[in-house]
Amino acid sequence: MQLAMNESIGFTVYKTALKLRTEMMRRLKPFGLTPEQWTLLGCLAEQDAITQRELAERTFKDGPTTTRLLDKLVETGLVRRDGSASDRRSFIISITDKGRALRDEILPVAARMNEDAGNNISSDEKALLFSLLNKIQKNIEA
Amino acid sequence: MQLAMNESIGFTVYKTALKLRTEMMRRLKPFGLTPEQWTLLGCLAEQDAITQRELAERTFKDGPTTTRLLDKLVETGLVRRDGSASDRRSFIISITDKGRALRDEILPVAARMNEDAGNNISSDEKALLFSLLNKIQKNIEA
DNA sequence: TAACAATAATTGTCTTGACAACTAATATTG
DNA sequence: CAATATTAGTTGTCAAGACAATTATTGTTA
Repeated sequence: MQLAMNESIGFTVYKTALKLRTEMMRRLKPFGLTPEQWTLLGCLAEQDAITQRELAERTFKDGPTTTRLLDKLVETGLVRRDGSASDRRSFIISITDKGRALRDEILPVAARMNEDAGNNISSDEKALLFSLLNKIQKNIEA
Repeated sequence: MQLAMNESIGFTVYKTALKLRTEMMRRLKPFGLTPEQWTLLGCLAEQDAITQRELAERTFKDGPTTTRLLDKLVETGLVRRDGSASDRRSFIISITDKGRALRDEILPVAARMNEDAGNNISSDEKALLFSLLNKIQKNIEA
């Protein structure tokens, strides 16, 4: 290949992302959550009582994905969907006590996952990594 | 969050991967291929007549995924599945003329995609990016 | 050689995500 | 105010990937 797979930014980032997600999935399994559900739960623990749309924006998920992820979180009682008073189209999403308790339990697991992934990588290198990934995202959007 | 989403390696890599994949999907749409199908086709153009298992290893896909991706590539006539003479369990996968022609047509598109993604990123930075992503993958495997 | 283990590939099920189409409600504008 | 556009959320469809279970074949070993 003129453009070998291993020189492809897309392929390399994608492959890394899958490995990270699979490992995170494995670690979250005992808690009955997927990485994406964890993303929503973690976000809600920070910013409670926001609309579904705002939650979607903050977690960079699209509408349908957010709807279905929330369906499960509501079903398992980790999150609540209340109709908005000011806009009858939208819902206010809140984390429940059960959800907050689970989040507190998972937090160190997520922190550990991040440490493990970034093992033997200096702070400067990590900062550069984030900056490069963000630049790539912006490049794509442009 | 103690571990904000934007400080999470997993979340950031995953988000970047999705954006890259979506844009690549968009660019490949006129050719009727998905990014993953393109990965297989590109790989076969380099190393023809390999077993399905070997193709899977080279592209870092698992068995079931490879089976189903190949089903589509065979169906669209880009690839051929021939029974192996030496091992009746396995298949030899080859790219067809049609597949090779399509691959040649897509190659500049893929190269362009890679250039666009890496815009304003120096060679040194790109090298570091690859090395960091590879290190992360190894960290996870360990 | 016969029993058992390992391997190649397939099928089924579940999850996320992209995209299109849709409903219901709210905003905009002529 | 009425017509129209926009927005919030849902549903349907398709694709990739993870994982478990299965079939058919090949390897190993007792």
